[in-house]
Amino acid sequence: MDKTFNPQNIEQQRYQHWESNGYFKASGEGDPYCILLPPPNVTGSLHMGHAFQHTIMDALTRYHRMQGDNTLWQCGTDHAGIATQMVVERQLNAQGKTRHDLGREAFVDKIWEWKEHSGGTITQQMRRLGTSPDWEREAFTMDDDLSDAVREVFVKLHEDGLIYRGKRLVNWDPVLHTAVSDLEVLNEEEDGHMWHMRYPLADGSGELIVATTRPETMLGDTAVAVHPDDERYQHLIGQQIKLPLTGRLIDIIADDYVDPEFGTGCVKITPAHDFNDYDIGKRHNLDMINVFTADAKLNDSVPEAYRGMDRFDARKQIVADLDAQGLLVKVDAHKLKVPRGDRTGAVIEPYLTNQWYVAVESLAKPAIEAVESGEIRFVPENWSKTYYQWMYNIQDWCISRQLWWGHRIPAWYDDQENVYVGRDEAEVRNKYNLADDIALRQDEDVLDTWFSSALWPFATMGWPKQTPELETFVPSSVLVTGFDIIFFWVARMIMMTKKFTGKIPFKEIYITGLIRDEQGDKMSKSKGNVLDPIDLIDGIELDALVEKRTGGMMQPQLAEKIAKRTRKQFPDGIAAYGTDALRFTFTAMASTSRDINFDMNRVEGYRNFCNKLWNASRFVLMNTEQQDTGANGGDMTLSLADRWIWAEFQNTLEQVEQAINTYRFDLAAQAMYEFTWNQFCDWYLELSKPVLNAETSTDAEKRGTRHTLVNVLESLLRLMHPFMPFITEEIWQRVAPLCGIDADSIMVQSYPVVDNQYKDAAVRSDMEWVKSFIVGIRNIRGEMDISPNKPLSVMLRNVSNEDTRRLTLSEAFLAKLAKVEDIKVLGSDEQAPASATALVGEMEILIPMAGLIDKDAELARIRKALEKVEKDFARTEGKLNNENFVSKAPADVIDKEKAKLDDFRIQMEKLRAQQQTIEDL
RNA sequence: GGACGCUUAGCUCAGUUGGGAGAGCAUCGCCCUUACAAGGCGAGGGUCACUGGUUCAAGCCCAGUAGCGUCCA
Repeated sequence: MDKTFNPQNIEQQRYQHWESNGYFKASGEGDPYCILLPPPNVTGSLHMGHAFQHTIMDALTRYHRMQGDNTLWQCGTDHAGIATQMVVERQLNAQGKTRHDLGREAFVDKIWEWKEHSGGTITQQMRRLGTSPDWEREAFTMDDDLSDAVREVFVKLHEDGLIYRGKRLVNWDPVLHTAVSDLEVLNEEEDGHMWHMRYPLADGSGELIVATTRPETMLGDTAVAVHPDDERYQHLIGQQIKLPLTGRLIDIIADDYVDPEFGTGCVKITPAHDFNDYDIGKRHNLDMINVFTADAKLNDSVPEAYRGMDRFDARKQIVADLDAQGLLVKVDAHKLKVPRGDRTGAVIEPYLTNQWYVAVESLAKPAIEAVESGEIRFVPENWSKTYYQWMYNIQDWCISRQLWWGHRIPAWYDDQENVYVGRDEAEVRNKYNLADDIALRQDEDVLDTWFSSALWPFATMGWPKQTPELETFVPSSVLVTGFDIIFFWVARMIMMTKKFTGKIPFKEIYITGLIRDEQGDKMSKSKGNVLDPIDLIDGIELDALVEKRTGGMMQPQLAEKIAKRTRKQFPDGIAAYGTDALRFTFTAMASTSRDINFDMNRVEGYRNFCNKLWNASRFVLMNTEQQDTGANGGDMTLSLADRWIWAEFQNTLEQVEQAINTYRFDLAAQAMYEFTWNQFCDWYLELSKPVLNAETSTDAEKRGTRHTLVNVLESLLRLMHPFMPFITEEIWQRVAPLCGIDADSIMVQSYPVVDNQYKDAAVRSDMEWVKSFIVGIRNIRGEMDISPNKPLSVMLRNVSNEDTRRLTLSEAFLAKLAKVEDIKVLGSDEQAPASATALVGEMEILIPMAGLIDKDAELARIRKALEKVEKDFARTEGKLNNENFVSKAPADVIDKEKAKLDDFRIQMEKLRAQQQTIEDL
């Protein structure tokens, strides 16, 4: 074995071995356990959030697989309508073409072509992470079978009256020429203006002043509204305004929506271009005048002067024209929320179009009940509130998109615009009795990508066919995802799965935190703080990293800032930490917190942990390979240390099991780390040395220790495998044969379980005694500058029978680990020389000072210890002197305090006596 | 405006039903001891944001305040 752990040498080939041997497939035996991968965007590449969540999903999958469950991790990608269309369209643009040059069919072919070549990025990256989904079942939302499911669901919902077509105001992306959902619109505060405009009354008797952030929409105004109780305007209600620039007459109406306190208390109403105005328009039966084209240019319903103008140019022109006519009162700086499309960044336009909708109310009800009844459980529980808040206020879902890439809506129109819904044209003709000579054309639009994603839990299992998978893996066990898609996806899966299978899609929803940078900022390209998980695995040179972070950046000054920051933070680039270190980092950071600040220092720390495990294994192998490890029988005598490490391991198992079952992976990681480093390496390996190296050890003793070394390590590897798959496999391959195990891979071994015969509280407290003996001496060495190599003679005072028993068990350990060459037990009447002391319970360890120990240093050491004990004593004494405490606290707490007080008293007495002795020198 | 969350060591974070403040990293001292210097041994470091309340006892429960953050409108 190499002297240091080199992950890059082992990972890829181990992975190929697992995959080619079919170890990722469900076994078909045992209790079903299923995780659905939230399908990543097919255009996507693996980011830190994926890496984090995939680590957790894989840990759960491997854990359950090793527990013997019938474990399936269902993976796949979604077709990401807008994103994918944009990627391919951009490629065409680079060649000076547009999708319209190709036509719909050829363009869609192009996308499929792109998907074949470039669509697999993320799945390849998932393999680098060591994830173990069943790749043979990999699904894609545009696959034939999933598309069948989509059509089936659409038709059924339509038949149930839950899908309808309507002309509504939608969020329109004028760059993409499509509707987008509320969830795809980001509302960020931006600096803008508030224009105050004069609207003259039609009869010339006066005017009203209205304020707006969007003056260009005034061309579509169809009313001015005031509050019904606003005394200033009572007399004007029912009168008319002569709308400037157009000369149209519009009504002055009264509506509660108007806030009389805001501005002048008069609001211009543009029903076709504002969501609130739309509602008012409906209430008052106002005309809806659409003034924009699909590009957000002004259309033919406006005065000729403005036709064809871009909306922002029109704004300038209209403001100028109003000003020229003396109708502009003032312009104030104003902060406002501007809606922008999350893909294009374009300002989203409320736009009146025909779209398809899902009526969600009746679907939402059972979906809410599923969570309320506890059938589906959020972890952490609190996220259910977010879910409810959304579900109680849920709006009908606009599912049509004006794109070419996606599931085409299974609806056909005749020349009279009558609409017919069916699985295909033939079915439609049949179903609606349409003669062959009636021309039908299919709806041009496609469905929202989330519509197909919502079917993921059952469509990937073969629905609408009745398959065994549908029976076995619906509901799945747990969904691991981020809170950002509770609305987008989680809620919709619950609704659809309930509707079409009658079952819930998953029993638990584990909501992970969001990965941020070390300062708590969201990782984003524009901030230049993005980390690529693959770079943490393989490492990356500084220049390449800078290039990656600044490449393709539009603003050069921003790029410069990012480059500077990157060079400062990573002067030597990023080291290759390996997959296991990265995965363990994610595991250790998976607490209940909803923001996770990713700290590179921790990756390094866990890389070191891998190295520690590696070297500990080297030690074990050096002492066991080609030696008798008891794998084929033979007498074994277990030392105190051997029995202790087994007992300690049981304790660790319990902690890890408890932690995994409650989704506290951070605690699981901590327990594994603590055991491996602080118990197994720091103590047990050292304690094994005296047994293995002493000539006086019997064969049975050596065999017992070798057996323990190799078997504890083997169990530990299995314990950690779900979290660190590669290093554990690599080491296990060499360790397993020494345990008499003949098997191909650790990943199909059983997960370790607690064995009560190894639990031994007495042994654990014996070892605590040994440890505190050793630490006491090391402490004196450290503070007195006595070399760890210098053998010491020690004396013991106040030795109980229990101490004597433990002493005989541990003499060899003490000799080796504390470098004690001689131990003398003092009788009660024996005089001790001036010594430095340490306490082990009530027993005193004395190290004679002659030639070794500095009087002042020892006094300082005693004073420090004394101060601490005195403080503890005072606090405890105070409690016990408090009558309220003694009368009201439970008896066991009082007893504990009393025992503590005694303990502190004894320590104080001993330290004071020792202090006196040394002062008297 | 509504909802939720956070504030514990220099940094990143744990802290289970209330009962002796913890880890990793960083820092300081000693050590290349035959698994590991990506290491070993030892040490220092906290007004648990603030105020008040409940309680024999509060980092933990309750109320309020401040600061930061996220989502929804």
